[in-house]
Amino acid sequence: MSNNSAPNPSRPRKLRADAEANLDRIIDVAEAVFAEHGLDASIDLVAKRAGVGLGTIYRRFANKDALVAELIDRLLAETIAIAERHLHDTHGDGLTRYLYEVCELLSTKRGALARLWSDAANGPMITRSREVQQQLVANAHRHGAIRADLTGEDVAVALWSIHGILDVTRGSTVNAWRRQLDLLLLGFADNTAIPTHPLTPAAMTAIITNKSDRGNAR
Amino acid sequence: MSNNSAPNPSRPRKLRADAEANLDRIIDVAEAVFAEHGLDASIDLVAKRAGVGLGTIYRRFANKDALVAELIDRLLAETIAIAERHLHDTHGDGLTRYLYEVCELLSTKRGALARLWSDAANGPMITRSREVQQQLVANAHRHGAIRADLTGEDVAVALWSIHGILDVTRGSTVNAWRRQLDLLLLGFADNTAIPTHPLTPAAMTAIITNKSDRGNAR
Amino acid sequence: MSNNSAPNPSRPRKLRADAEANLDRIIDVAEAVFAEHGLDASIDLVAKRAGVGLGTIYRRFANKDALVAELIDRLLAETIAIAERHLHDTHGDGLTRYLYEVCELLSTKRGALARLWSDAANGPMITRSREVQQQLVANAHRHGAIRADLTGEDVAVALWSIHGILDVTRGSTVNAWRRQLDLLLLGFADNTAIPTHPLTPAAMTAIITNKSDRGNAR
Amino acid sequence: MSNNSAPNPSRPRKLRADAEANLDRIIDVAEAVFAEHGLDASIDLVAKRAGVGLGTIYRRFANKDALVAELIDRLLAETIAIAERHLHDTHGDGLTRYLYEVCELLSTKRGALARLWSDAANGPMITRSREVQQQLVANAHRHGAIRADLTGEDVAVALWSIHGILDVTRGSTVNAWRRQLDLLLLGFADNTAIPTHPLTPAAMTAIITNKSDRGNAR
DNA sequence: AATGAATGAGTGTTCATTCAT
DNA sequence: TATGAATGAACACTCATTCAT
Repeated sequence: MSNNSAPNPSRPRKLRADAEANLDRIIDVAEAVFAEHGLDASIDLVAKRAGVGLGTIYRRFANKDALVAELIDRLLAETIAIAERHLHDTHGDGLTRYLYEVCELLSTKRGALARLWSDAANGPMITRSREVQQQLVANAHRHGAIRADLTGEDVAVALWSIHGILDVTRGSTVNAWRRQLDLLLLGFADNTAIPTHPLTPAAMTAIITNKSDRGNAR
Repeated sequence: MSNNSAPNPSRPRKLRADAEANLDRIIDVAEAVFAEHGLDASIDLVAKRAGVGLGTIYRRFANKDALVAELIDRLLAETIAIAERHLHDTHGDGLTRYLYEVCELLSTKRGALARLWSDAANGPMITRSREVQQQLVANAHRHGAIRADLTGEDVAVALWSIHGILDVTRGSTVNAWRRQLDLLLLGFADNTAIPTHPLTPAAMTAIITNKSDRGNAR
Repeated sequence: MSNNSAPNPSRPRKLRADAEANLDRIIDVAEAVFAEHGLDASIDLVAKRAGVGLGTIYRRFANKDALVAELIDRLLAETIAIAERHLHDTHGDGLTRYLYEVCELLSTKRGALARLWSDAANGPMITRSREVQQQLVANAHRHGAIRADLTGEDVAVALWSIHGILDVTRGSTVNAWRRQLDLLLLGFADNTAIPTHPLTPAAMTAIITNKSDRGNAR
Repeated sequence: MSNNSAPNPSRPRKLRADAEANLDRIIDVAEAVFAEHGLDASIDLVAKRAGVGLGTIYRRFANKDALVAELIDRLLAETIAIAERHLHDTHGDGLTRYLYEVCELLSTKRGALARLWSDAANGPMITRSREVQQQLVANAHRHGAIRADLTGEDVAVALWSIHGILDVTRGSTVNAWRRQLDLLLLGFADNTAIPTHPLTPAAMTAIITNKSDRGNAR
C-alpha cells in the first residue's frame, strides 16, 4: 500500500530524439498489446508496456480512437506500399503477389485489424487503396490473368474475408488464410471452361459504419 | 434489509403465461441489439429494448456470457439443420446450397457472429458442424463437383472468411458476401484445365482462443 | 472509446502532493464509515465522505477486501505495539495493561472489528500477536500474578469476548466492556492475590442500535 | 409428518396442519442457513432449502427483518425458559447453570446471533430477560455465591462477550467459549469461595473461518 | 515536456420485495 | 393459499480522460 514513489533526482531528461523514439515505441507497443488483448486493452497497459506515462500517450493522440486510427493508417500505408511495388509487375501476377503479401502483413499485425476496413471507411487512404487495387486488377486483365468480370472491389472484399479468418484464428499461429486465399484466387482466375452462372453483381456501396457504436460501449 | 426499492407503477407486470414469450423476446432482442451495437452493448439496453426488467434477463441467463452462448448455440444449431437438409441432395450441389443458405442466415443474425466460430471452440455443436460439413464435402466429391483435394476444413474456413465480410459490412445491408462466395466456389469447383500450383496444405489445428480477451464477463 | 465522462468542474483537483494525505484520509474515513454503518457500507460512501473520487480508492486498494485488510493490519499492528510496550513491565501487570489498552483502542476503532480476529486468521501478524500475548502471560506467571493454568490462548479469546461487547454496543459510547474486563481479570488472577481495585461501575444504559444501518446496506 | 387424514387420491391440498409445519420448517431452515452463510444469505436460499415458494415466506413474514426478528424472539424465549427453570435452584448455582446452558444453546443456534442482543434492544422479551437475570443474580447473592457488587447487567454483558467468541469461531466446532466462561465465573465468584471445578481445557485449534461468509468481496 | 494521480460515468450482477396466476 | 417470475435499486469495480506538478 505504501506507495514508495521515491523521486529520482538523477533521472536523465528525455531528449527530443527520445521523444521521437517514444512515439514509435508507443505505436509498436499498442500494436502488440491490441493484438494480444484485443482493442479493449487499456491505454494504461500500453503506457506501462511502452515505459511511458499515460499523459505522454495523450499528448500524441487526442484519445484512444486516434491511437487506433494511427495504427490503421500505418497498416494501410504499408498495404499501399506493397501494391505500389507490384504495380508494374510484368507477368500479370502483381495482383496475386499483392494479396499474399498483404495477408502476410495483416497476419503479423493484427492489433487494429478489427477496425482496419471499417473505420477508415471513406478516408483518403482507403481511396488510395482502392485506386491501386483497381490498377492491379487492370494489369491482371491486360494479361488475361483473371476473369473479365473481376473488379477492384472484389479485391477489397477478398481482404475483408481474409480478415475474418485471421480474426477467428487470433491467438494461434495457424495460417489457415493461405490455403483459403489459394482457393479464392483459383476462383479469380480466368476460366472459360466453367462458369455455370454469372457472378452475383457487385452491390457493395459505402459501408455505413456507425462510429459511435464501436469502441468502449461499456 | 430495508431495501427501499420503489416499484415502477407505470409498466404493468408481466403475466406468468408470458414467461416463455419473454424468453424468446429477450433472445431476439439480444440478437438485434448485439447486431446493431456489437457485443459490448449493455445488458441494460437489451432489457430496455425487450421491455423487461434487468433481473428478468439474469433469471434466465447466469451472466452475459451465457446469453451470448445461447445466441451462438441457436445459430450453430440452425446451420447444422441447414446442412442436414442438404445431406442427401442428389446432384452434388448440397455443399453449395449449404454455404449460400448459411451465409444468408448469418447475414441476418450477426449478433453473436464475432464469437460464433471462436467461442464454441471444441464444443459438441462445433464437432457436429464439422461432421456434416465433411459429409457434404464427401457427397460433392462423389459427384465430382469439387476439387479432389478439397476438405471439410476448407468449408469451415470459408465460413470464417464470410464472417469477415459480414463484420466489415455490419450496419449496412450490403451483401458483398454473395459475390465473394460465388468466386470462392469457383475456386472450389473441379477444374482440370487450370491449377497452376497445388493448394497450400491444410495446416489448421485447434484454434487457440484466448478466452480472457473475449467479452467482459468480468 | 468515446467515453463521455464530463469532469466535475466544481471540486478542485487534488494536488499531487496531497496523494499521501489522501491515502491517510481514505483509511481514516473508511474506519469511521465502517464503524458507523458496518462493513456493508459502500465504497461510494467512503469516497464521498473522504472527498475523493471512487477511482482514487481503487487506485490504492485492489478491492474492498484489500481496504478492509489494511484497516485490520493497522489495528493489529497497534495492538502488537501495545504489547511490546508492556513486555518488560516490572510488576507483572503488563498483561493487565495490555488488555485494557487494547480494548480501549478497539473501542475507538471498531470499523474492521467484525473481521479483525477471523480474517487475519493465520497471517504473520496474528502469529506475532499470539507470540507477544504468550510472553505477557509468561511474565505474569513469573510474578505469580495469574493462575498457573492460564495460557496465551486465554488472552486471545478474552479479546474475542470483548469484541462481542463492542459489537453489541456499536453506535453507543457505552463502555460496558471495561467492567466486564475487570471481572474477567479477577478470574485470571491468582486466587490468592485478590482484587487490586474495585470494579468499574456499571454504566450501561439503553443500547441505541441504529436499526437502519444494519441489514442489506447493499 | 402429515397427519392421518384419509389418503387423498386427487390433488393433495395442503392442510392447515401442513401450513403450521411449513412455518416451523421455514424457521428451522432459516436458522441453519443463516448460521451457515451469515445473515446475508438470501431469502431465496431459505425458500429453496425449506422446499417452499418465496411467496410463502413473505406471507408469514413482512420482510427479511421480520424473519430474523422471529428467530431472535424464539431464541430469546428459550433463554428465558432456561432462566425460569433455574429460578429456584436451591444451592445458589442457578446463575451459573443458566449461563452455561444459554451459551450452549447459542453455540448451536448461531443464525441470528449477530443481531440477537442488539436488535431486540428494548423489546418486551429483552425486558423479561433482564428481569430473570436479575432474579438469578439476587438468588446467587442470597447464597453468597457471587461478589456483592455483581448485578444483573453484568450477566447480560457476559452473554454479549460470549457472543463475541462464538462469532469468531463461527464455522468451527471449537468451543473456546466454555473455558472463557469458566474464567469469567471465577471473576463473578465471591472471592472467598473459590473455584469449584477445574477450567475447561483449552480446545482452541485453528479457527476455520468460512471465507465465503465474509463481506461481499463479490 | 512528461508524469501519473484523480475523476466518475458506465457496466455486470445480486437480491429484497411484489403480485399475477 | 402457495408459487415463482418479474422488477429495479444498489453496489463493486474498470477505464478513458484530464490536469497539477
